[in-house]
Amino acid sequence: MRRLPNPDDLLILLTVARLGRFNAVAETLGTTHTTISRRILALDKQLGGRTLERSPHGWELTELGASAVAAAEAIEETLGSLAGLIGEDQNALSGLVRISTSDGFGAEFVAPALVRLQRRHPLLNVEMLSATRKVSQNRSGVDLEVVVGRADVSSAQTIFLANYFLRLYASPGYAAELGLPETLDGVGQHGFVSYVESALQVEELGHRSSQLPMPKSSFQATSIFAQVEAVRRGAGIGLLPNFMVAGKPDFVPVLAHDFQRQLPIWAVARPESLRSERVQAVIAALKEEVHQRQELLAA
Amino acid sequence: MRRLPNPDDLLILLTVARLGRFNAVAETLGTTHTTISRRILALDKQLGGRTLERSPHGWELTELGASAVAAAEAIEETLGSLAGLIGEDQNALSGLVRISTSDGFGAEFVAPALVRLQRRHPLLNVEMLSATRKVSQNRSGVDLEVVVGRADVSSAQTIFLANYFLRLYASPGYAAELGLPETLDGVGQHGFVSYVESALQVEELGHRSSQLPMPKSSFQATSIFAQVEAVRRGAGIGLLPNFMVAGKPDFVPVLAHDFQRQLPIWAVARPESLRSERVQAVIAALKEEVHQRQELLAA
DNA sequence: CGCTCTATGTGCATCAATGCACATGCCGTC
DNA sequence: GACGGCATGTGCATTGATGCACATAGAGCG
Repeated sequence: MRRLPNPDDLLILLTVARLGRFNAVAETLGTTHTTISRRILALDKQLGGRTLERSPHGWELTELGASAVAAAEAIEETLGSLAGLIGEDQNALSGLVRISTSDGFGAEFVAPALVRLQRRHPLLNVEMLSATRKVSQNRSGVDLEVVVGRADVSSAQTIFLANYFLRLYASPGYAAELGLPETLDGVGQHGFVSYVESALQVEELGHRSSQLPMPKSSFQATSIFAQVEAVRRGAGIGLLPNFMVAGKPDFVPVLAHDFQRQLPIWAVARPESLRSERVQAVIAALKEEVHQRQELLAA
Repeated sequence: MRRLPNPDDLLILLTVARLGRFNAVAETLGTTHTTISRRILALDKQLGGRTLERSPHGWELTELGASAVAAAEAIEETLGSLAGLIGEDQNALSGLVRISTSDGFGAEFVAPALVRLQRRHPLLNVEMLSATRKVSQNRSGVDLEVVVGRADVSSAQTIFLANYFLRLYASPGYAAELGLPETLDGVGQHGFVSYVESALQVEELGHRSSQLPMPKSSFQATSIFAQVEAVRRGAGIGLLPNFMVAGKPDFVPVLAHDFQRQLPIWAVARPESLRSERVQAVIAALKEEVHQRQELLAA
């Protein structure tokens, strides 16, 4: 009946990897060390190699074992999500407000802030334009721009919202299979996921300005969501905004002490827009959203 | 020993969902219908509800069943990747392939397909351009376009990939607080989340062409991810692609029997692109991805 | 060095899962 | 209406997985 590795055995290996001893695993899972030992033996047979080897402080994973554990982690998360499946006014604003924002920050912070505002002011209509761009030097047709990086424009007011970080991330599966570099020079031996350089307005977001070595292969996308998905699926090391991946088990930091780039996010509005109560409310809502979720931005 | 749903039982449910009959499943998995029946019964107990119900053409998934199948698919893929890791192959593709695709379908289907391909062919470089647009009438600078809706262009070949559905969805919190409409006319009493009409190339994706009544308030975004997030956060009823929200607990269908719009997705390439082994491999990878995940597209 | 404790592995008994034979119900054809 | 085929469910026998008791090995302490 089994042509794929047994997922239960993989989950047991995962617990062994976490706890290091069969007895501890047996206790945690409510069974005996004998069963644990046998299940690991069975899994080694399915996979055609040893997943564990002895070390002074208990069992350690072989390379094959690490790949298996990565798969187990993914399965565990899937099961956890399925298990979790079984369990939210008065100064009425109205009219239309148009905001331009980058796609990742837009979906993660701007949309929730605007929804919260709109729910308090149901007559307020909202238009979000997603584009990862520099601040416009001319009239842009929007009431407010949310931009990354420097925001030098003389005819508008810039309001600091937050800093976030670009860091290097890979998936646990990728790390387990190909290993991770120990220096920044080693990054060149890996696939790299980033923005499409030729279509990028904010060059701080791209690979080229990072001064990292040329990668072995590249996966470039104009959408940060596609980049995140590519890293999750093991395309390689990606230069990603921390708030999109921090705390998620599908991503591990890479060379976290050696490379990171802090980028500011600004709200930029012209004086005439700032006279609008609507726009002021949006700015307040954005500030509130980043304030309430600053741990995510600093993660 | 089990506090999470049994992954083996989930994989059996997945096969039932695909084949529709216990006997067929038993034959495929090398066991008996009796065992299949019992395992489904056991799974229903673990999940606290029925996963399958009878229909004229075999078993059909309940809503709970659909969630379970989604989890099973993720597990199957994880296991498949692990199994594939243990036995490699080598018809090495290399060079750059550039694909244009819409942002939602791009992140959900195209990026995973391309990552899978790139992992088999590490020398293959990938560029994804996200834009929700009509097929280009001229040379677009990409090897392959993935487009929504009609794909009438005389100088290129169109390859059908899949159909998906635009449906109305709201968040459970929104539904509980404000109720949901009982007719399509009632939709006008609610907030509506959709694309920005003035910036939309494929008008079938927008509110205007839906002929639904003008909403009380609107939340429009150029990014489908921002739209999804806005609906999740309770902005109102959204016209969303089923594959982005089906089976997720943050979204409930609205007037599912009264409104839906089926849209085709095509891969479009010029003859000279089609002569490229790379592009052919990408097309095959895309077909495989949508084939393996057709339940999500039909959900 | 001897003793104790902990960790893992082996053999036999027990328990849970599965296979097999049969029963029941439904649908289609003659 | 009767018959045949197919799909699913029940009861008992068989098989495979797990528990229990014991054995062996290694590490740490006196």
